Amino acid sequence: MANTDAFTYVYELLLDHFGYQGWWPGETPFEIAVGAVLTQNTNWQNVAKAIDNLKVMNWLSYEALAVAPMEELAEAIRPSGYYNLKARRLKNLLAMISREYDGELSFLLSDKTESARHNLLSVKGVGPETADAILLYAGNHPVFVIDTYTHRVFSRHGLFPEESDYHEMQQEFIDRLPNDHQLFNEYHALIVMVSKEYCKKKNPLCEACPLKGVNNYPA
DNA sequence: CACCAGGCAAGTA
DNA sequence: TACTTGCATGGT
Repeated sequence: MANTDAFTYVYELLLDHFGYQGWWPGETPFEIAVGAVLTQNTNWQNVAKAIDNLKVMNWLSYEALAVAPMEELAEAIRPSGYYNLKARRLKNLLAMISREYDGELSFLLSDKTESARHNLLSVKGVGPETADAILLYAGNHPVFVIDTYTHRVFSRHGLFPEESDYHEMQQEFIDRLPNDHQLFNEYHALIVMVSKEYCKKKNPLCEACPLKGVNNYPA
């Protein structure tokens, strides 16, 4: 392990501790993209209820969601919170896919990463984290998803300056890790796990944290 | 009861 | 540029 970067070492520690997470396996890309919008600042349990409602309505396809009435869509996704806002955001996303990709999500996801990301960010309601989550989890693009958890865990362990912004943190992961979408996929999920279990905002359990003392790596 | 969750945009100074 | 606020349900 002598030649291993600290970021790779952190990944191995987390994988050893939590095991493989395998986020979003077996779902359609469309469902993943919808989930990425619905999960904004919201617990995944609430999102799962909203997704279930969309499945019952048979709205989890571009064609179906595009013609779903805004008010009924909002009602269906109500458990995910911000439901009026998120209904509009989903429609905004569909409008971009219609305009730029002939209504085919697969065309967006097979576009060059930079172009697809640019178009995603042009949607009102899709910011950097949502765009990157869609690219990574729906499209298997090798982009690293940053969130408030990533910032909290890595700054607390002295691996990022506190004032680092989204792009700076993302660039650091890209520079220091192999360019592998499966690694980025699993790594982000593991960061969410350690944050929820050991690195909470109010009540951190630092003594039991699998990353305790990792800032001294390689020592 | 308070606080938080797999953010983002718009408004203010 | 750098804060602040609105959006909202559901679990702990």
